[in-house]
Amino acid sequence: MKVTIKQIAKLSGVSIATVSKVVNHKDERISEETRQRVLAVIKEEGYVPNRIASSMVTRKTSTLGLIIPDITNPFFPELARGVEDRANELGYTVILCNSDDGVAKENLYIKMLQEKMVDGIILTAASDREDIESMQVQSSIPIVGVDRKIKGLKDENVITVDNEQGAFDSVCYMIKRGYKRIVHIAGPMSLEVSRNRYDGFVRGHEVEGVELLPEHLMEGYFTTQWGYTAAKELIDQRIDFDAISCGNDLIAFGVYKALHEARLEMPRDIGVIGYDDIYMSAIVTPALTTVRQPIYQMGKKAASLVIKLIEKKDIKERDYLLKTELVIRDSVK
Amino acid sequence: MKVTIKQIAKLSGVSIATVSKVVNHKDERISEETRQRVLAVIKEEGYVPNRIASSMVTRKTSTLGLIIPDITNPFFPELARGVEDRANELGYTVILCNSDDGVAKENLYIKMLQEKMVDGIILTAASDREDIESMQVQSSIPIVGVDRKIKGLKDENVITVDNEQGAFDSVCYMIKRGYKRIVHIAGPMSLEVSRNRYDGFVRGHEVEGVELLPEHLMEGYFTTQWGYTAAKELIDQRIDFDAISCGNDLIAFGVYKALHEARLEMPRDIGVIGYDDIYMSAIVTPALTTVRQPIYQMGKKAASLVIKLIEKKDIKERDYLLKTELVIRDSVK
DNA sequence: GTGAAAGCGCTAACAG
DNA sequence: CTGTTAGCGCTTTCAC
Repeated sequence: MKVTIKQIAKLSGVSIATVSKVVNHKDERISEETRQRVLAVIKEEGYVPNRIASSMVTRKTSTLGLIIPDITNPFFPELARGVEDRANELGYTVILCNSDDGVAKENLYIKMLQEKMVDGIILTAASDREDIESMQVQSSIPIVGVDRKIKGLKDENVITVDNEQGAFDSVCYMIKRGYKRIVHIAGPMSLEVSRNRYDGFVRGHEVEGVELLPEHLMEGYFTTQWGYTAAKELIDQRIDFDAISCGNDLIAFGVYKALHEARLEMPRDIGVIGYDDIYMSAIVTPALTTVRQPIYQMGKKAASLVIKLIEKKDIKERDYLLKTELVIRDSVK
Repeated sequence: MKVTIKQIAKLSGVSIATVSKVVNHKDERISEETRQRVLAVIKEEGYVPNRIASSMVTRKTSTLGLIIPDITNPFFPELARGVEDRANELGYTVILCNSDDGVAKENLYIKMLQEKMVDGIILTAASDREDIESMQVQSSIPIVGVDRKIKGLKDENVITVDNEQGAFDSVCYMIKRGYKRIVHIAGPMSLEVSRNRYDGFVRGHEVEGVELLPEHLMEGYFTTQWGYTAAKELIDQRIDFDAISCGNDLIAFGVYKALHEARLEMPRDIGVIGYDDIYMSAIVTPALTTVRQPIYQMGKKAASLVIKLIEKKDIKERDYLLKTELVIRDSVK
């Protein structure tokens, strides 16, 4: 049997109210003497307060739900870490859920999290999520988005990055380095993220006055597999290109593979640029030039934000649109 | 105000006991008619049962704690995913904690998890964890280890891999492929995992009758950085070697970098073999030959095991020592 | 300074 | 078939 507040009270010769006060540091008006006595008994008995019971009365669980498509996708561990670290700093704990980027599983998790009375939810919504209403979240529980916007959720409650600008910077850089026939291998255009990156890609061409051909856009998925397939097709079809701008780093890794197989050398024959700057990007050869997203920071910001929302703190600075940074390495000449 | 069982009861014109029964599918003896009525009201009102309140009385939270060193280390996302998937299948939810491989943080989390009344804990213990007693876990809560053994925790409650055998298979393979001067770049020898792999490395040499020189062991960390440093040193010191066996894949990636810089070609000049088979290993060039650990499976098994322990099911098959598999790719000739 | 008591939302006997 | 009731462990007034 676990020891409860009642037993501590009996053993210390005080009431449970008093024990509660010292446990929760609401002990301004408790004499130092009894405080010490209670503390001693607690230690002696190895008492661990039951926060579940506290939650019942305080109506706060100090836990957050984090829903992401898949922790196995190298983009998300950093995000999760950011969330977890900040949550922990502020006394919260986080429940991790992998939606596999589908609404069905996402819905299940949302229900579960609500039943567990989480104080707030952070999520990268599934690609097939239409709008926030379809999530059926009680209006009383704060939701914050990360990485992807959601219809019906205020933009200021979604932590994202200026994807258009990042892509713009990246093409401009490539063009300045002398590349003129740049192909963009994109993720799914159903995602705003993909569209924004493509928009930046287009604007870069316009501003730099470089012609952009229709066959220079390839739409697919945010996977290595797709990068490989797309690049192979480019080569097999003998498309004329001298550089590839990838929707994300995973795609770039697939491109690397196809290029290696075709004995095309980077950056000499073909320049390659990524997006995200995940951990492996610095390690591959050639080290990948890419657009860094402050992923860890996004996680931290998202956690800070839900918690502010939960605790109804007024939010002074609202920077939900973070900046990207071009990381110059060796895959672009 | 959230809607409670009480209101559902009133609205349906039944007692809360009845509502409770239909919610929890203990409704064999409830008339279909009232069942439907209650269900309708629940739907109508968007009632979400408060599992926290149930926990109070059932003394079960259906949540697990998962403590790992760092989700950002590519080994752990897969593990976490395995745990999460199996837990979810069985109606549990998981709280994720990153210990940064240190007892201090680990202790904090253990305390937190206990306060949150998790039903069980799964952990990859911090390297500096002496024994299980120092964790101060109530004896009533089941603990299962993954990847690393812990003094005081029964081996059958730790899901690991036969590291010695995996390393043995790997050197034997290299030797058979013609390599004779193989260096082992290891992780920290304070970890049993590292020692086991080294033991397998030694046994392979013995069995194959190949001499092993003392300078053929380099002890360090399970990081890319260390792999790079070690390989560079090997080259700079002009140590005579024709292959490198790495303590894990991350180390191998560092080795790749150093070899590239030195214009040494794999596998022609130097053969390289890894350990783990993390996601990136198939993607780098040359694709890394490595020893696959069934990481995702380990996560699943660990979750199954704690849950069995929690539910006091008797455990038939006890396979806590999983097998590795040599994955032959292109970094060994 | 300290304690009594009400009650958080729910489950599990048990009674009817 | 359905309802009554006694808690689960804790916090929070409010009274002393």
